[in-house]
Amino acid sequence: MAESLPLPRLSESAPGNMDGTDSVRALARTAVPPALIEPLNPSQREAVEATEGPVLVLAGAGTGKTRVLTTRLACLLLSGMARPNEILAATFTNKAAREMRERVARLLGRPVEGWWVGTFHALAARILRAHAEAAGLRSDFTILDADDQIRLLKQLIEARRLDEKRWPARAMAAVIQRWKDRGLTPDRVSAAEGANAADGRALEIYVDYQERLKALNAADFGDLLLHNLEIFRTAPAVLERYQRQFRYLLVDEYQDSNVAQYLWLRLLVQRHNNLCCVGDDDQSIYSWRGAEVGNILRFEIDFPGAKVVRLERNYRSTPHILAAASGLIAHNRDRLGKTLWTESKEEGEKIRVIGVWDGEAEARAVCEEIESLHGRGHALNDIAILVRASFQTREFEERLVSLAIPYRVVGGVRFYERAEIRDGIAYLRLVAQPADDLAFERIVNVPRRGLGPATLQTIHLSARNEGRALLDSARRLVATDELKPKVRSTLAALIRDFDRWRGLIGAISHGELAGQVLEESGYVAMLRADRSPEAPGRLENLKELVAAMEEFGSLAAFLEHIALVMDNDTSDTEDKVSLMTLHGAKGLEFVTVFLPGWEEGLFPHQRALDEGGEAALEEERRLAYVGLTRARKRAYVTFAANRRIYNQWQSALASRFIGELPEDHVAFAAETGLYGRADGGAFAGRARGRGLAEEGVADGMSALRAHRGARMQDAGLRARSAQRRFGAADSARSFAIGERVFHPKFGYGRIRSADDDRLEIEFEKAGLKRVLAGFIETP
DNA sequence: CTCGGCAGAATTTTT
DNA sequence: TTCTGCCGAG
Repeated sequence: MAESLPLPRLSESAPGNMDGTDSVRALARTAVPPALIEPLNPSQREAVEATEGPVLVLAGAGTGKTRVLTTRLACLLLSGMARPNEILAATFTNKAAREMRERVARLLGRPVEGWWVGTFHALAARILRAHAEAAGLRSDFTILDADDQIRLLKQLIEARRLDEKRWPARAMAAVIQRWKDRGLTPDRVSAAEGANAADGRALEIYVDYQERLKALNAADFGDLLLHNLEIFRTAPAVLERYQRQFRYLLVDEYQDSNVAQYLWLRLLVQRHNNLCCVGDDDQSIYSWRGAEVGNILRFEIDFPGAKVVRLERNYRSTPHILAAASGLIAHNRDRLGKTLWTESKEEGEKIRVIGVWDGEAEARAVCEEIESLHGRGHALNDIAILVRASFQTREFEERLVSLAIPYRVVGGVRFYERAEIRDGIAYLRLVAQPADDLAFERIVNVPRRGLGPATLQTIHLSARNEGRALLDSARRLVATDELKPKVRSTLAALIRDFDRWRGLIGAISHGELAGQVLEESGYVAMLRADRSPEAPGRLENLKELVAAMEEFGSLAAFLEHIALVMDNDTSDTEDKVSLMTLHGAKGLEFVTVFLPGWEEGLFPHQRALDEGGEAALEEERRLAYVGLTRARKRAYVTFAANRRIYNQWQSALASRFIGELPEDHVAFAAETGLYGRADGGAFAGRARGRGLAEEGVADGMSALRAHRGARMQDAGLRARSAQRRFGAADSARSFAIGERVFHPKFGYGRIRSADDDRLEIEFEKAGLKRVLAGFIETP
């Protein structure tokens, strides 16, 4: 790739074509350096050159999507067609945004300043900060994360005297989030839907929640976009300003966009109508988070006159891998359809499907294969184990540790989600924003200082009466004798601390300030006194937090960053095996990929099977497709006959996806005696005495199919019970009151009441219990 | 107010 | 297994 090109001068005040006449543009296009365009294949080039009007780039896995995006951006800038601030490029992850920035900078030989490249949320936050008052907020509003949301919702649920068991805050949060994903403020939720969700309680809570957020001067992630939409609707002048400004819009991973994001784009693009969306419907794996594959499927209707460019030439995988993945995804009905091809002459290795006895054997087989590959010079960095669910990583970790193979777990708990980091940030938030009640609640008794629920209750009460923030209210309370002397003095001391810290803002660096706050608040002492094995790590994390802060110009800038951008990008360069979920692997590639746990119930996941029907199954299949297409040269698919999930052994059958892999591109092996005959050949030469038999492919596959047949009956049963669970909302019937049912743990019982999937059952032996419908079996 | 113990429930993915 | 919430003792 062209590292750096001789360029025309690039500056923010480059002579843009402000009035955008076509002659200027056509002229400008000739200024694009050929060195940039020439390495592209014809369709990539087409995608780069189609700058005007709506364009959908359907980019199959490994077809050079990012290259197209970055080249396109570079061309827009170099040709003078757009100044940096006229370009808006939206991504879903911070990583993708960073990568885009870096790669364009590399193409141009210099970083670009002033353009709008970032995640949807970061871009929306930027706009919202500038026009917060139009959304009823102040521009220094706080961005809540998932944790804050839940805690807030818990309070609201409690305030409404709803049973938290019955209406868990998490479930409420999910419903509300889905509404926000669809651009629905409470008043826009349809009556029918509002009445349906949690018996109408979700909508009530949603109303409360939005009110509370406004009072707290806070916005959650969904609000960032939602408020943007409200502003655009109610303040046309603001919208017009941005419509004029953004001459070219780009979107990465368009298949992951939700309705709110779609509406946002559609409003912004209206004037110049230059929208380029890049995506792959076959890699849409976030519908559970509100993503609408429909957005990409409908692009040509939404944006009339759209040009569609397909990138189908794959540069990543061997023909076997490509064919297997294509064969699998062909089982999906809802797709635009692409035919990936490669010029690679080398067939490569077939995908290896391996059946083992249990999860432990699976980890053993995979890790020993890794060891053997490594022994033959395979870099560990080029190897990944991609799991469906994060709990699966554990067995692999154990095995890798015992074989002394270095590994990294990608994803997992993010840095800023750790309790100690969130506590530290809460302190800082309260220092910077005294009215931040959520921060106050979080740390008022951390470390323990005797300010427990009762005290907090008192503060809450008076705060509500006086209509002020908790900290303010506490300040007033300590001046009275409403609190016990001991409590009063502790609280007074805490308030004095905060006043002092606040006075230090600007006087010392905020890194120093953070260090001082953590030290003087007793937080550090608390961790030092903690003898648990995690404590030292937590102290380390706090140190990292303080260090990270130093990089920011202001405390406010840091808090914004931590809310929106902070990710644990471990920039470690050591040679390690990557261990991550399939979702986390999207966009990455490895020479060798291990795909464990291809079992019915785990992958496809039972929950998807139960709750989402055919659409969810197709999403699981896309996930499998994403997994396979991460591999450049080698892919191993493994499944275990038995698996222990939270201490319970379950027998499992091979995933239907295995049966859907085209036979010509698959080599099958199973542990002796597991599936039919065994004659000694071994996977990786050994699996600790227990031979793994290389089966004839046809034999292996038919064995699997036979298993699948048996499985389907079972699946039929499950499907029926799944239908009943969601009877109220969907087409099928719900559980009848008084119906006799069976629960694996409590035995037989009669249903006393039911809502959604929560049942109250009078069990014959165990008495009255609340259980999830998913656990109920048909007697 | 704090802590320890116990029971019950449930596990995907993330800005 | 791991988390949460609840209860009772100190």
